Amino acid sequence: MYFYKKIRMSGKTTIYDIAKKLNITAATVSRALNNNTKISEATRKLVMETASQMNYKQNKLALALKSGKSNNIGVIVPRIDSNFFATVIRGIEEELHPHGYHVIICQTRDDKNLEIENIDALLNAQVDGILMSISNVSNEQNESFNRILKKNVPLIFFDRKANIDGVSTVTINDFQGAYDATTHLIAQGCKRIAHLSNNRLIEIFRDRYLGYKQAIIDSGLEFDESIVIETISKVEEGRKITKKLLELDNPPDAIFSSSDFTALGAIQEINAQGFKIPQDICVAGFANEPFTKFMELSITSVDQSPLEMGRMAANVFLEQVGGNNGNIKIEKKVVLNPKLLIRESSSKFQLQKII
Amino acid sequence: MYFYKKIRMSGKTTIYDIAKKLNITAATVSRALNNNTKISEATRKLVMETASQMNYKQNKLALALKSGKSNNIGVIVPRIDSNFFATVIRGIEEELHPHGYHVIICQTRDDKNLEIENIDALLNAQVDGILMSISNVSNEQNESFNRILKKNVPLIFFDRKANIDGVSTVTINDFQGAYDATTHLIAQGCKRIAHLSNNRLIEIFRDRYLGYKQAIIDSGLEFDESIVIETISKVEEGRKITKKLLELDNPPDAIFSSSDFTALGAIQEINAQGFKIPQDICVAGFANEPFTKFMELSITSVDQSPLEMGRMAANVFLEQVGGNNGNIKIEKKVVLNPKLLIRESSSKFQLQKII
DNA sequence: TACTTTCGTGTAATCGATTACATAGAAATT
DNA sequence: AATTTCTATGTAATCGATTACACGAAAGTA
Repeated sequence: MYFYKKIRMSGKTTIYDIAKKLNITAATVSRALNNNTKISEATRKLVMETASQMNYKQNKLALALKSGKSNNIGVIVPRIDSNFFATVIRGIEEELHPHGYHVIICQTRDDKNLEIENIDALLNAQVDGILMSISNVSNEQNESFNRILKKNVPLIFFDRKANIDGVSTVTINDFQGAYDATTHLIAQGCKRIAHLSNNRLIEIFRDRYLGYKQAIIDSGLEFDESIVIETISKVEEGRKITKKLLELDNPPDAIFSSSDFTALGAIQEINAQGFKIPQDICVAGFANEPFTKFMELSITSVDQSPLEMGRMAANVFLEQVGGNNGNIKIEKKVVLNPKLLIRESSSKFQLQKII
Repeated sequence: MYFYKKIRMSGKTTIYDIAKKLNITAATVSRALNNNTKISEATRKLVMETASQMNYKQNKLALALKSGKSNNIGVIVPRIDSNFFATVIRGIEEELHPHGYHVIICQTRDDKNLEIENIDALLNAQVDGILMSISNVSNEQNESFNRILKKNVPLIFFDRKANIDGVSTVTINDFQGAYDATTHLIAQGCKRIAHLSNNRLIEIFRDRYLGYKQAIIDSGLEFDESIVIETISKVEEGRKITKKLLELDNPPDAIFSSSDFTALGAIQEINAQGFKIPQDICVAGFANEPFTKFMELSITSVDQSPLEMGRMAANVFLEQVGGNNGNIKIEKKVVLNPKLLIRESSSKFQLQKII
C-alpha cells in the first residue's frame, strides 16, 4: 500500500498507466506515441493528450534494453582537468548532443589498471561507443581493446592512439608541428636548439621528437642527442633541466619543448639567470595552453585544435554507427594540421622591428 | 541464422546461456553470481567457472531497469572547458568512481533552454542524481527543478545555486573571499579600490560585490558605486573598462576583479599606460586560474577549491542516497572557505623588502 | 516410522518499453 | 450477397536481469 503510493508519488507514468486509463493496450499506446504503424488519428490524439496530461516521460532505460542502444558513449582520458582534454570533451559533447547521445567521462590518471577497469565498466553499461586517449603503452590493454571490438562497439582514439587494426583515429600531425616550430627557431638564427621531450613510448612525443630532429637535419645544422632530454610535463622539471642546460660549456640558444609547462619552466630559469628572451635564447612550447598567450612575454606554441579534434572524433563515431550495416568496419584516420603560433618568446625579428 | 551468428559473435553471454549450458535455470545462475540466497557450494562454483569461461558480463542496463538504479549521475555545467568546472568534475568523478557511479556531463553554454533540455534528458535516462551549477536565474527552470524533486532524484547545486527548499548546496563563501581580498588591498595602503563585477543576478557575483563593499565600509573608506562596473569575464572587457577607469579625474589605486580574466585585462591596460603594478596600482582577481601563478607578475587571487567542491558535492549525493529511506529529505548546505593567495600583483610590502 | 524443518532449485512475475503476428470489423470488390 | 482487402487494435514474446513464492528431497526430531 505504502509502496504503491510511493511509486505513484515519484511521478512515474508508464505506457501501461496510459493504456489502463484509456482502456486500450500498451502496444497501442506505444504505437501512438511513436507515430509508428497505422493508428487512427482519433486514438493517436487521445493518447498524446493523455500522455502529456499524465506527464508521461519515456523510460530510456527500458528502450535501451529493448533496442540494445543506450545512447551513451564513453570518453576515457588521462585527466579531465587539463585544458586540452576538457576542450576535446567539449567538442565531443557539442557534436553528439544534437544526436541524443550522452557523454560519460572516465579518467585513468595514467593508470593502466584504471584504464582497463573503465573500459570494462563502459562495456557493461552498454555504451554505444568509446572515444579515448590512451594512457600508456603496454600489451595488457590490447586485450581490452579487442574486447571492445569483439562486441562491435565503435572504438575511436584521439590524440594518443594505439595502433590497432580496425580502429579509427583522430590525431594531429605532431611531427609537422614540431618540424614547423623547430624550423621557425632556426629561421630566427638559432643554431643550437635543445629539446625538452617526454616519454617517447607515447607516439605523440616520439613524433614531436622526430619532427624536431628532422628539421635540424634538413637545415644542415648539427644534430646533438645530448641536448634532447626526456622529462615530464611540469613547470619545475622544465626549470631544473634548463638549469643544467645553461650550465653546459656549450649551452643552447633555443629550446623547443614538447610541453608548454616545461617551456614555462625554461623561461623562468632563463630569466632567473639573467639571459634575455628571445634575444639570447628563444623558446617554443607545444599545446597552446591558455597561459601561453596571457604571459607578458607570450610563448610561441603549437596549437592542437582540441575543439576540432573532439568534433572530428564525434563525427567519426557518428559515421561509424550511421552506416552500420553490421559487419562493415570503417577505419578512418583523421590527421589534423597543427598551427604554429609565433609569439614573443621566439620573435627576434618582430621584436627588433618594434624596438 | 545469420542473425544468430551475429549475436553470438558480438560476444554477449547472458545468464540464460549459462543456465542452458548447465541445465539449470537462470534464477539459479543469478543467485549463484550474486552470492545471494543459499546456493550449494557446488553449483556456485560451477556457475562462477562457467561464467568466466563463457566470458559473461552482467548487463547493467537490465539491472538498472529492474532495480530502478542506473548508477549514472548527471553533471550540468555552463561549460566544461573552464579550469574551474573541469576541476570540479574531476573531483566528482574521483569520488563517485569507487562507488560504481558513472558521470554524464552536460553543458548549457549559459542557455536556459539547453539547461531545461538537459535536465529532462537526464531524468528520462533515469539518472540517480543531478549535480549542477545553474546558468541563469529565471523562473522557467524552477519547474524543471521541481520535476527533479518530484521524482525523488537527489539534486545538488554547486557554486552557482538557486535557492530552493530541500536542495543541498556546496558553495564557497564568496562574500568572505571578496572581503578578504579587498581587506588585503586596503592593508596595502590602497584608498580607492575599483571593482570589476559581473551579472549580479547570479548569487556568487552579488556576494563578491557585497563582500567587497562591506570591507570598504568596515575600513572606514568611502564607498563609491561609480567605480563598481558590471561586465563579463573576458580579458578584452577587463582592458576596456580599466582604460575608462584610468581616464577618470580620480582614478583608482587598486582593482578587485570578480574574475581573473578581467583582472588580467586590467593588468595589461595598466602596464600599457605605463603605470607600475603593484606600486601605483594593485590588482587582485578571483578564481585562481592557473595562469595567475604562471605570470611573470603573478596575480593575487582567491582560490575556490574546485577539487574539494566536487568531492563535497559527490559526498553530499552519496549521503543522500545512502540514508535514503524513502521520504527522508536531507538538506545540506556546505560552504567552503575561500583562500586568498597573495601574489606579486598586490604585494607592495614584500616587494619593497625584496628591493 | 511419521512428521517437521531446512536447503537448493524451479516457476513465473516484474522492470517499461517495442514489435511480429493474429484478429475483428469495416470497407471495397466482384 | 459473398469474398477479399484494409485498418486499427489486441496478444504475447522479447531485451537481461532479480526475486517472491512454491515445491521436492534431504535431514532432523519424536
